[in-house]
Amino acid sequence: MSVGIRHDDLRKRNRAMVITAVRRAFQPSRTEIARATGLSHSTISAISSDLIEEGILAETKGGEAVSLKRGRPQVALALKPEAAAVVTIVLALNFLSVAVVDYAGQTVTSEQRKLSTLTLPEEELIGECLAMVRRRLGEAGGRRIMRMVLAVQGTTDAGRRTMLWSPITPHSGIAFADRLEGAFNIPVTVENDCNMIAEALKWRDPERYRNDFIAILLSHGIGMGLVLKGELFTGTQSSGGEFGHMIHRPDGALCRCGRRGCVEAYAGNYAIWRAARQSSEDEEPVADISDADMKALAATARAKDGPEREAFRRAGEAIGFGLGSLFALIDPAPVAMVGIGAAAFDLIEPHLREAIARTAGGQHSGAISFAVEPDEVPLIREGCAMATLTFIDQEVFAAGAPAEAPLQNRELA
Amino acid sequence: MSVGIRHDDLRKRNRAMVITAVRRAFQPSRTEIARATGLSHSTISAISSDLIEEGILAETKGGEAVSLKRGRPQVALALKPEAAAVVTIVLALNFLSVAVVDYAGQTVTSEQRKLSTLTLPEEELIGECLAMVRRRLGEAGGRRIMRMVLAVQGTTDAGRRTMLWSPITPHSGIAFADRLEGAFNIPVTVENDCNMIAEALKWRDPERYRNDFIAILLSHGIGMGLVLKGELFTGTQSSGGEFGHMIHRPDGALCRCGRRGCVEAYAGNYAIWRAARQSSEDEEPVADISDADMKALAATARAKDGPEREAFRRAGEAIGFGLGSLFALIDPAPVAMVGIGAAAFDLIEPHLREAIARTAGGQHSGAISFAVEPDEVPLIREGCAMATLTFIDQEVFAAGAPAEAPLQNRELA
DNA sequence: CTCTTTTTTTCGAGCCTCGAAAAAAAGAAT
DNA sequence: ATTCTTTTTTTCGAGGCTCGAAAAAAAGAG
Repeated sequence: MSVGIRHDDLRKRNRAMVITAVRRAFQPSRTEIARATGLSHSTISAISSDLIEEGILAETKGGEAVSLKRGRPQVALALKPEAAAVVTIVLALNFLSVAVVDYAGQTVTSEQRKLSTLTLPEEELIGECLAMVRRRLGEAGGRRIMRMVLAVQGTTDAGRRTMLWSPITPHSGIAFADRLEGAFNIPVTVENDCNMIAEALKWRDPERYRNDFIAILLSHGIGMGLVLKGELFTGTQSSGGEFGHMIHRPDGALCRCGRRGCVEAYAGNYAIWRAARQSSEDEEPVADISDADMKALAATARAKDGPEREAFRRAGEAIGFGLGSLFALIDPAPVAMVGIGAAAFDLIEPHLREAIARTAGGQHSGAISFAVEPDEVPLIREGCAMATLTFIDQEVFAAGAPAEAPLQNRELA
Repeated sequence: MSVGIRHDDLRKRNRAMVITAVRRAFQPSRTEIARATGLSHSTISAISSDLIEEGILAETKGGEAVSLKRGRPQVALALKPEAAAVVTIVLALNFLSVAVVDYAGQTVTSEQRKLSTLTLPEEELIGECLAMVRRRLGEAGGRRIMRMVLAVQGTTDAGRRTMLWSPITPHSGIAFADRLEGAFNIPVTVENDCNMIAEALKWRDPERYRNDFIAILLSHGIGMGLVLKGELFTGTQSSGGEFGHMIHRPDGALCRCGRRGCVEAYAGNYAIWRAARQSSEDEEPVADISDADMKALAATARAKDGPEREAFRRAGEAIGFGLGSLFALIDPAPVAMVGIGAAAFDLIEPHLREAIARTAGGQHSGAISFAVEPDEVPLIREGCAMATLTFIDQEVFAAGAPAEAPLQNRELA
């Protein structure tokens, strides 16, 4: 049973609400915070003056929009950028990107480059990450780095400390959190890339992506981030949500995971590629297909009715039946299609909708809306930053830890 | 955003914790409650004396186990049976059952009988329910009925007031909550039967069914109750969790829902029956198959290797692939197989395990454990009672409503 | 009958939130 | 320029809540 509530928990929660309200709204006044949280003006006044004194919030002075109303003008509150900073590390297929983001969500410094994740030995892969983080910390201008987050395709453990398996490298069970913490003495979490995409969508378009929605990453493999009742949905023992490995056709096409008939074995880039070349479904998936090749394939499919178009049809069908099964479990919800595969969503969508309509989950399949966002890396980075910053909001600053930088971290810069 | 926490919410929550602790433990003392909740002895003392004064808890006096320790003996606290009562209504295929259960969970009076749900007009079906409830209320001895709950196969709306669709009747969209409230002026919820089974399992065997588990009902159709992170998992717009209508084979066997290839179209009683008779997969499902017929089918399948055994094999395969897809989303968890179909689980299990092993979710398929519970009705009734009683714990009594019966309800008896 | 042990209650201290009132800071009116 | 109005923010006392310490209660042990 969860533990009883104490008096200080109450303060902690209400501090968290105030911080959250400031992060969500654009520079709200105390009055607006009171309205958003339902707490009294006196409480908001007390909490926000604490938070300002602790260096977590700041009043934004200076010439913003002149108020047109009578009365004492509202004083806008904002997150103090210097209160904290986080490091985001996005590790994708043949690609690494590191950024330092301040407490207000602005990128301080960033770096990204290609590297051959499929062939790199484990230690070198870790070394590349450490090196890029070290370089960016050097450019972070003495900011107080409070947490790091590494996002990667594949599954992580439930504690979000270890990459259990990922398609981007042959090595499994890499304890990224331990290694990064060992090197920099800053707490680290390891996250699934699609979960971070979902997190980012909540901030990018809170109207559309509010309580229940699905982000599907169409790239070499198929990933999913799922938000239900406003909460990121994860597995009980892992990052979970392996939509790409739901079974589309028992004993069907060979999947990259070694099993047969997964959705991904029909809808992943390699599967579309394989089908377009009219290869056997038993053929081993190829390791990587360039974005240019996939775009060329889509162009061909649009131009003429041949095996390329059929390949996209099958991909749409697989995703559609997969979504149908998913919707049977959770009811339909808005979907965002992310990644290079989304650039060919025009080829996929009709077949996807047709398949959904043949499932129990697709009872109102016409009403299900799909949005398309081909570029996933910025979303992953944004999701990492927001997930970690809100963690700091809730768990560090709400608990009353002051924003003053401890000495050793100042030195580190 | 959720609303801020006030002072009185704090008391409400801690009252709820105390009531919950008493319901979970067997007659705990105040000291044990303090340990379980993490609250101080003084707080527990204050809260429990309030609850006793309000007639919600009672000290159990009299000759229980004589303490062998020195010191002041612990005073056991128990739920006061008279504090409240609930009515549970279980409506299943050709079967209706009503019970009155007191606040401590003991059945006060119950009644059950066969009725022909498939052919009964809507008003008569509702009328039968009302009549049986009225009879049981007459036997309830003036108890203070605070809520009613009706469990039924099929889907309900998210507000749990209306049966959207059910296989037990051709009528859809029956507003059971409105009708029962109209007749008895007592708040009503409508629940999915499998969700109630899952709720019951939590109380029957909290060791095994703790945070994450799955209850699968194998009967004419296939239902599921899913508990994740200790919470009943429901759809975003309906009762959700329609495991039986996940797609096993696209465009496969004809399902009772009118679509094709659902898990249920291979594993429901009607599907096993159809396959055993070597009928076409396109044949319309039969309406009902008696338990005796299903048992005879299982006996034949055990005796010789023929179409009957093959039918169960296919059922196992369908459930296995379905679970594999489900486990891809949520990670594996303990499973309880409930209902008449579970009586033939020996015929199903090997094929089920074999299928799971061929999916991504079945990475440790040998470790997934199945329990079998052929008789579902007592579980549903128990789940209804516990779900409703804990609702009263949390939402009515924790909020400070006294257990004194209002006059009109006293009159009603 | 007194001592020891354990449970439960009592009591004052320290927080927290709230409503009301006061203070602050502007535009509008004179 | 000065005095209303209006709106936002802060201040202040009241009322609740939980907690720790101490007291009271209720048994067995000696």
